[in-house]
Amino acid sequence: MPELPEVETICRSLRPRLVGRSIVSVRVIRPFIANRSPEEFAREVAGRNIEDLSRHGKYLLLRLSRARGSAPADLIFHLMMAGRLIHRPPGAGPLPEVVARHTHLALILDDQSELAWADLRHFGRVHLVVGDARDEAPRGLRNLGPEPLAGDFTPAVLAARLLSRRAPVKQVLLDQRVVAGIGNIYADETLHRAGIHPGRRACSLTSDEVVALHAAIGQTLSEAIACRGTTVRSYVDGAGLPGGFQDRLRVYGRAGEACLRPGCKAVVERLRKGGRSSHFCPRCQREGTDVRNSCPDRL
DNA sequence: CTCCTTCCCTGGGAGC
DNA sequence: TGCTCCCAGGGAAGGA
Repeated sequence: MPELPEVETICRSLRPRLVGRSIVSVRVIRPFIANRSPEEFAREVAGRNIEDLSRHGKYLLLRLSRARGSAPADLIFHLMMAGRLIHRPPGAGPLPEVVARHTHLALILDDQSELAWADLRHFGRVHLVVGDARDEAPRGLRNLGPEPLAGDFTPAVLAARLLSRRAPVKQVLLDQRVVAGIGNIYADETLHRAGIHPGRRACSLTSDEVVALHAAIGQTLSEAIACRGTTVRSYVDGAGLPGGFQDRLRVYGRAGEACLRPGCKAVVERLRKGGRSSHFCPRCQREGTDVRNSCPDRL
């Protein structure tokens, strides 16, 4: 499912195909637009040029030019778990039937190509923000935490955001206000690489553990981007190509299999809580004792 | 403010 | 073959 590396890969694959093109027409097939009626949306988007694409956490933004006296606008996608953004050149073959059936929006471009947004689970929403109407942007985007691959994301920044929270570190990593872009797969993978049990209270981490986690986040996300993302179920990039990082996962989806750390033969376990599962190695990621897992009285 | 629960939705796989 | 059951899970909302 699209987390930071997957959305980054989609963004990079779409950028050369979309930037500079103009949107000739808009087909709203299902009204999954958060803040416009289908008619208003089509009217406000058609005729604009696509000036840039950018990723913010798991959000993908299309920067659109001004049109007919209206201010520039941002088209904001959140693909959730099963969303796809697929660019199809003119004459491209048909989409897989199940994808075609769940296509919600299509933008027709001036070279007769098409950008299709499909979401097999109907969880995703699109927002249109015209001008600087920031309150129209999704709440999650407005409250987004620091980008984990940016230069100013230091171990100290991570520490400040973890040490004020008593919840399990896995749950805190998934909080997009703490760090942007990490989802279930990369939370499990970074905690394994850092040797931290997912159930440890965030505020109980030592400074060495925070440094190890910070390094693991940077390394795991960078490597996943280099592999063009993780395809475990349905993820494909903007050209329809699957990723390659699924072959390098060390714990996610590997419950019952041997830990891959050299010399460790322990069996990967799966912990379920509130409908969400965590995968970890009980030997590389020891559960804290009561003392180790304790936090200061005042945070 | 944090933390916890519930809900949203459909495809795909397991089991019978 | 066809049915039921269960699982995947990010974010919004609401209550403690």
